Amino acid sequence: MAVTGDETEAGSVAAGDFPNCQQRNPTSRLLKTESGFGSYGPQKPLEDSLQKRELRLMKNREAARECRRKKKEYVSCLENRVAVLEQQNKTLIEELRALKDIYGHKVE
DNA sequence: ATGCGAAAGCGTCATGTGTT
DNA sequence: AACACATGACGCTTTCGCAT
Repeated sequence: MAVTGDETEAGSVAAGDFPNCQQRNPTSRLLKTESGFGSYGPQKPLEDSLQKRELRLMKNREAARECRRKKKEYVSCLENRVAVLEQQNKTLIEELRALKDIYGHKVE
């Protein structure tokens, strides 16, 4: 199959075609803090929220890896199935041809 | 050996969905 | 409603195959 692995993630579709897919500011991700505290807020909650963020990122990193692994497995399973079915199809066509050779003239 | 384009892989963000 | 998890989309990096 031409479909291999993460091809859906190639980003081949212009973001403008999908209104819900807004352009993100590439620098903004580093500035997000998740807590309501600005630079004058208490130190402890800020550290907590940073820890929370790190934990969340770590978990999501793992989840993304697992998700991609499962997707690859699924696609390769489909590819195997296609190969098997194509082979079966060839065999059946051959079988049909042989039967026609034997009985075909009697039918027609 | 090296430069280049395509494909694959990765981390992150946004969002949908199921669970408590 | 709040939370956790799964996954699509995006941008960036790495790897691979090929032409020069």
